[in-house]
Amino acid sequence: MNPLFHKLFQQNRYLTNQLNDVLQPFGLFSSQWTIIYCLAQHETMTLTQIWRYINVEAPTVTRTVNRLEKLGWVRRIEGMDKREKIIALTSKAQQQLPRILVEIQAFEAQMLGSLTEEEQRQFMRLLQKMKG
Amino acid sequence: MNPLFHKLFQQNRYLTNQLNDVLQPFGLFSSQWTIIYCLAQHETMTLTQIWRYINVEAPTVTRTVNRLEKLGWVRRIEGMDKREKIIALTSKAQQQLPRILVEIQAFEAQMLGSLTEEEQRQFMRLLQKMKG
DNA sequence: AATTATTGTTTACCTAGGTAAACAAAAGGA
DNA sequence: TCCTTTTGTTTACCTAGGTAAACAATAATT
Repeated sequence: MNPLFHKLFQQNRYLTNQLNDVLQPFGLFSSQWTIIYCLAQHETMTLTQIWRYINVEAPTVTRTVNRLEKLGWVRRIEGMDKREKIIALTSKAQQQLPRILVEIQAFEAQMLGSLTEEEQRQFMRLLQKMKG
Repeated sequence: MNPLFHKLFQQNRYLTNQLNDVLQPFGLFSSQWTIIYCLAQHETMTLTQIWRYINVEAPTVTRTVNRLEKLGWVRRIEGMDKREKIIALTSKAQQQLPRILVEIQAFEAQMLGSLTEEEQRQFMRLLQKMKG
């Protein structure tokens, strides 16, 4: 196994674990946060819009949204097309949001701290040049 | 959320899905393959050696090794220290191994095809420079 | 208008990561 | 020696990814 892939997989596990630690005080997990952040940027989204955007299959998103709804971060709204469920943040979510963003930005800075701006651009460029 | 992290998570999902597709004809999943490859390089390993090496918690490895044992890829051997279980590949696994390796190498070449050798080294260097 | 195809969502079930805690065997100390 | 601590593994349960298939509502076709 190419060490590049091995390292990429390991780094992925490390980052999600660290992210989970950062989010634990808020009672959130990394994938839940991904959806909340997504909604914060787009106001409201249907389930299909969410899973297409974050590139995760629909059933996975359904499950995570269910959890977020149960935890009071998100609510479902009926659309004109009665098949689709529109998802929106609750006021609780909007209140907590700024606090979480501060922690996330600190986390990201810590993870990338030793990389220069130029290196971060390079990193992104290489990730995009890879097949996928 | 920093687009670098977003892209890294997405790429990770993409790669594991593609890897699963490549391994499907052999009846294997990516994480099972990781352990088989690990054993192919080290002859035999204890469970602790495996999970320390691939940086995954012990219970996860226990479960995957159980599946591999049930599928006939791996067997458990009692060590002198009766706490530890030594894991080894079966002859079936050793027979299949070369065939799988061919497919894996083709897969890796395809994923990294558009990156030069120098870019791959850069990529590795940046991954290692990141915190983790 | 009735039938068929498509779309959006969900359910059921698989693998894979994590933590907490139980357990047995070995090692260490009083 | 007996008790305590450590080590290796496993069990139970959580979140998160996937596929296949069901389902309801809409769109398209005839």
